Amino acid sequence: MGSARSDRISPLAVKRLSLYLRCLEELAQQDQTTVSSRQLAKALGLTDAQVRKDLAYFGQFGRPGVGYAVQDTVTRLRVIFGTQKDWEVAVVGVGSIGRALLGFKGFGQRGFRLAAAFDKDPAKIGRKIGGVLVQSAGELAATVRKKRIRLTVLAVPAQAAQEVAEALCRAGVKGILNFAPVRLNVPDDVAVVPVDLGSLLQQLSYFVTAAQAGNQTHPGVRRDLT
Amino acid sequence: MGSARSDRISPLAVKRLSLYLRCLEELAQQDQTTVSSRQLAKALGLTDAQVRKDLAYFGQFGRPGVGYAVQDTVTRLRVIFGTQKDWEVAVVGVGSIGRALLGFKGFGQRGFRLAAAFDKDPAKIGRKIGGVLVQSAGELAATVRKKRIRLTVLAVPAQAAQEVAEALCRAGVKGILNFAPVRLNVPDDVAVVPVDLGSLLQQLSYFVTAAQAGNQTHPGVRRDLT
DNA sequence: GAGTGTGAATTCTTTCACAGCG
DNA sequence: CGCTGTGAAAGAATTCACACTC
Repeated sequence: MGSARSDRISPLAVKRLSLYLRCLEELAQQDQTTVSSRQLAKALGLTDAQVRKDLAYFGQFGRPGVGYAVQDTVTRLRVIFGTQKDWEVAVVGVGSIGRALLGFKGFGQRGFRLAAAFDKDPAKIGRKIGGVLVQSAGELAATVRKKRIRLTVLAVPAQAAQEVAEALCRAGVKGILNFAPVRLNVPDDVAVVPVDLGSLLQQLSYFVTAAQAGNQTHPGVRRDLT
Repeated sequence: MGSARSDRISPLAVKRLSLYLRCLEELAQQDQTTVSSRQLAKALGLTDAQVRKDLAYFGQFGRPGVGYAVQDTVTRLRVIFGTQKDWEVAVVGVGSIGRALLGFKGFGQRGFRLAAAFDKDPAKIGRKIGGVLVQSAGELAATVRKKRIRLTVLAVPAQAAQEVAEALCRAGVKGILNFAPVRLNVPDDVAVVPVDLGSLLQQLSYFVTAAQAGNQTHPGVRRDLT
């Protein structure tokens, strides 16, 4: 109960916080022990005030006149993100994207361990991809429960996504990284982060189109949706 | 000169606009001819006022009492995004992610054509993946120019990203979908949309952690960063 | 009645600017 | 001094609410 008072949470801030963590981890690796809000801000394309506000939200982080202790802050941020210890992650749907993620090393470095994979195509079941055994969709609920998997990557075709998401929720999953281009309807206690690659490319093409065509008509296009 | 006056542009609105387009394309396929802001809003988890404002920004789209003509609006949105005709896209870096994107059919449906792929690993050069020939990094500039490629997917390791991005910009690329977990420094007329998968998973784990641990301390966690 | 477009009101975020600590 | 933490100010984005159209 004794923890910091909680005024308001800034949704976008979470995104930035994860950038701070990434940056601080790099600095730690270079044995830098201390960093100022200014430095962080410059590295990430933000303002120093923004960085301070974000960090201060979770309590006192820095020391005036000195800055932020790199290693310390990394530790505290990891606690905030819950990544002091690894999360087990399941990949559901082993198409081109699912397969790529199973072979992707970036997750391991950030505290995520690919612990299971599922597909309903018999040709894929039983194979090992990136060291992970592909199981049948039918085994999903049991495996998720047994391994206490809370986070999943959903990479099934759009038509199947809602149905599979519901199965995941029933099995106790609490977070879904959704690559299917549909909005998922899930219970309130389940978080969904959408990653619609088509939509992202489209945003790019918008900025490119707006920049060239409407050079004058859209003077204020911003190009960073970090 | 004769086009609509341009008050202000809403950066986040672009993201939503691309959702409207996706949704409208689906409706068109189901032969629905007309749709109200309310319906769109419900399907995408937004408010109706939001939908109207966004669409109205580009001029009169809807008819009072009726709604928006689905097919018409799709056409107009495509013009706004510049996707009436296909864009040629290059994939740079054919690791696990690059390979996946080459095999990903979602792009084609949204007006993007994978037209080239590059890597510096000799073992990959000369192969065809997803119907696309992998070329050497050295051929990048020439090919990008010859095929007039404006959009690229950057999927090289983090350390190489900045350098490759600069080469892309020099070759005339105007938009980069960046999968490398680093902030790219590019000229003002080049758009970058970052896709940091590790960071996205981390955001998920934040929400899951906050929801369970801080049930009371963080009452207002939002779970949709659509 | 149903539904858009839009100024005005509200709410959310970011930036400013400065008191105070190391 | 340099740099944090933080109220207060400024700036954006969202929602309200209503005139007006079909």
